[in-house]
Amino acid sequence: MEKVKKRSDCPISCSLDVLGDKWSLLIVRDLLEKQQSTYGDFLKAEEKIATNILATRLQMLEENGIISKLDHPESKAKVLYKLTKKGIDLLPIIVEFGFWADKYYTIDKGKKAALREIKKDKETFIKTTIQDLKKGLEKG
Amino acid sequence: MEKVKKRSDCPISCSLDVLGDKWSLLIVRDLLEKQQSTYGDFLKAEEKIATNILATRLQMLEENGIISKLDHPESKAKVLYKLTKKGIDLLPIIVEFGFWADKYYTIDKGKKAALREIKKDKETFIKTTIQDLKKGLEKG
DNA sequence: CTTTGCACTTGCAAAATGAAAGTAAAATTA
DNA sequence: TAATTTTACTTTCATTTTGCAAGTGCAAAG
Repeated sequence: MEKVKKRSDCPISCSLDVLGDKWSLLIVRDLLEKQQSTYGDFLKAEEKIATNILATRLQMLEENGIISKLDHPESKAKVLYKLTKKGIDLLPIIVEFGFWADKYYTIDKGKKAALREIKKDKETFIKTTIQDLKKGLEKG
Repeated sequence: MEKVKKRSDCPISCSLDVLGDKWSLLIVRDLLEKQQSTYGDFLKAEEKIATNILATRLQMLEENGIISKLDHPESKAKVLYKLTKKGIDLLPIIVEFGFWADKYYTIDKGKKAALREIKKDKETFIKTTIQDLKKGLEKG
């Protein structure tokens, strides 16, 4: 449990010092879905983040203990990014974002179906997914 | 259910076109907590948003159907901002932000206690709060 | 009828963004 | 082994956004 830097008390304020940015949240979402990504994977993502912005966001998320940089097992030229426990615990927020978007916007069928499944037993899904992701941390 | 504008499918992307900004989320949070606010109320908030930024964010949130501008019952000089149903449905996201911040940052005792209460029966809290807020819409 | 309060708008310097090109090390290919 | 490609960034620079301060215009209060 770190101490908050700037703002003293309001929960959402201190979260948003780190996460109040589209790109940060998209990086987190990608990592929740894929467990790990390389720099190039992020660049290839649908949302087309600029490379300099990606670099600063990755650095910022790492400094704030949300992601960590690891050696790629297959190549020294590659870097693996993974969520830390703190980052994994953002899953409920991302899930709720998904439900909300599903209700008010048009999203693709695959995502819609996935969300419908999750909705059937949200708490269990979140619990087991977080567990799995945190297990993945110990090994890799 | 509106159609998404820019991005076609990914749930979080389309949410973040509207919400991927610290100030937008803080405005939503304020309105969830206080039901309604004037322009001045937002300015007085702890986070110290600049007045021009506040104006553009309010306009943007209104254009996206998340808040609505109403006449103040007591004065023509004042304006009341309230969440729409779409805006009220953001409550789960804000609540999850709160839990996450509570876990990883230092937040004040009052907020901490409130979150602890909510945690005891999160689903009921969210359901009844959303109900209350939506009732408030019909009247006011 | 002047002053105060309220909801903005405007102007401007500073910072952040985004597109494109560049760099350096590692891996692959010739 | 040399040349090329891949990978993860960094740099540059024009454009956009931010943040601060001051201003505007209408409503209400004194």
